[in-house]
Amino acid sequence: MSMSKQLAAGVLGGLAHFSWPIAEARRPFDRHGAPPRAGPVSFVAQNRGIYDEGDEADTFFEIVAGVVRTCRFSSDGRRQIDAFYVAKEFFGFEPGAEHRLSAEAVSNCTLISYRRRGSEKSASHDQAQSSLLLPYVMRNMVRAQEHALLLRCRSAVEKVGMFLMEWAAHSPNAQVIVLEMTRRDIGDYLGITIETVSRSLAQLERAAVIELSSAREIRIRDPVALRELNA
Amino acid sequence: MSMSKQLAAGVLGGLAHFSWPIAEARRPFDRHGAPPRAGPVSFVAQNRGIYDEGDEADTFFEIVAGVVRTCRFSSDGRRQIDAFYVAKEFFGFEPGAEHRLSAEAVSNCTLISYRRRGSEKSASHDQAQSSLLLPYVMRNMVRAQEHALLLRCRSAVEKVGMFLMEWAAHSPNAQVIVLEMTRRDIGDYLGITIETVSRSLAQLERAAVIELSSAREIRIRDPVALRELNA
DNA sequence: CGTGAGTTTGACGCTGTTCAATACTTGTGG
DNA sequence: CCACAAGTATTGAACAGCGTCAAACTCACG
Repeated sequence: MSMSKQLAAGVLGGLAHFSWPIAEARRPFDRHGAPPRAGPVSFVAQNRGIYDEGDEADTFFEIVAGVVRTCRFSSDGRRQIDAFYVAKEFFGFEPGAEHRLSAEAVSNCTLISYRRRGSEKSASHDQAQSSLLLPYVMRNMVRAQEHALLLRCRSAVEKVGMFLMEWAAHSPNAQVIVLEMTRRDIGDYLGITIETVSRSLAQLERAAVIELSSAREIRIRDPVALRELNA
Repeated sequence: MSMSKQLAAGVLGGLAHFSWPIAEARRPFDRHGAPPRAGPVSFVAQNRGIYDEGDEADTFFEIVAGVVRTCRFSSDGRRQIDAFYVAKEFFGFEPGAEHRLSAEAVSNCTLISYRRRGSEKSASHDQAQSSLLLPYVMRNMVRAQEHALLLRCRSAVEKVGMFLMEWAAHSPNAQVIVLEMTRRDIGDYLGITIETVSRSLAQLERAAVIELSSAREIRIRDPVALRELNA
């Protein structure tokens, strides 16, 4: 898109990036393919971390390809997923000096990194960057608000239904959804267990609303019924 | 604050405002006091609407005094509260042409209104406004994200505990919280019923964590125990 | 063909919702 | 000043849905 070119021209800063296997000792960058290109493009393999909660937030990212999740871990070890990001979306731009969430690659990812201008004390320092970023920050704000509303649907089936609607919108073919993420990812995003995710999908299949071609590929048979769940 | 002066100088637009009793036929402005002042300051009485979901979003607001809730109504009549806003905070600035949520006065409110510059197609039209607003939009983004995380706490008591922590931070005296909102407001914010809110508070009182001087006034007896609920 | 991660399904218990009754608070009018 | 009404809050009992634990199944990969 032209927007990414604008940002690349206006904001870019080449940075070396590192990623690590999740829930293991951190170790250096491990790509899937060629050696790292000089410049702001980086590759991150499936399930590897991009940054951690508490890391310095001097860099933010645009996704070229793949899916990223931002998440937080509570002290009892449970994981909460804040959002999934797909191609052409931005993540990691935050108000403070540190990342408030961790970011991890759901699938193999290609990212463009941008260096953030100005600290939180002089956020208006670079007006050009601010005004370019505002629409993206607002989109993330709306996303978080809609997510919070989603989480208050009463039933698990409604939550799963709304999740499917969200991903149908991202999908090239609105009839067939290919899920990049595991049941655990879905559960941690919706605030329910993997068993309940599975049962909800089974229930929707029994009601002939969807059809599970495989565990990760879902065909929508009755879009109207699916939409009515949300109401 | 100096920020509000900056915005008033940079962005202001005088607008006549209207509010209405909630869940009744809309009727014109009904203040609590003197006639409406010319200019961007308006008064809204408790429980009256400020704008509705779907209204044109050409205006946004700063709170001088009082508490505002933004909310949405699902088709089954249930209300979901997205956020509470207090003095010095902004609300109603949105990416699209229409408000995505309704806004209502929890208590009697004094507001400053600002006219939004530029449509969504030319959001970067007014760079000065964009860069001034960015920090506020980001704060609202963070707020929504934290809210989404809050909603996934397992137990109702944890949710209520986190809610109390939030409001203790706003309170002048950190030991005593005066709730401006009803149990229904709290329940709709936390995604639980008023009965469960009440039971959770009773449970915290039995555990000697808090003390309910009256229904709306809560004294925190054991801040450490309260904080540990969240972990 | 075996292994391990991911997924599905079943049985049971707990937590929050629902429905219902009671108490408290505030404002209004006699 | 008291009585009454309406809104708000608390408490109880029964039920339903989701979480938990456990076992079986599927699939990709070596």
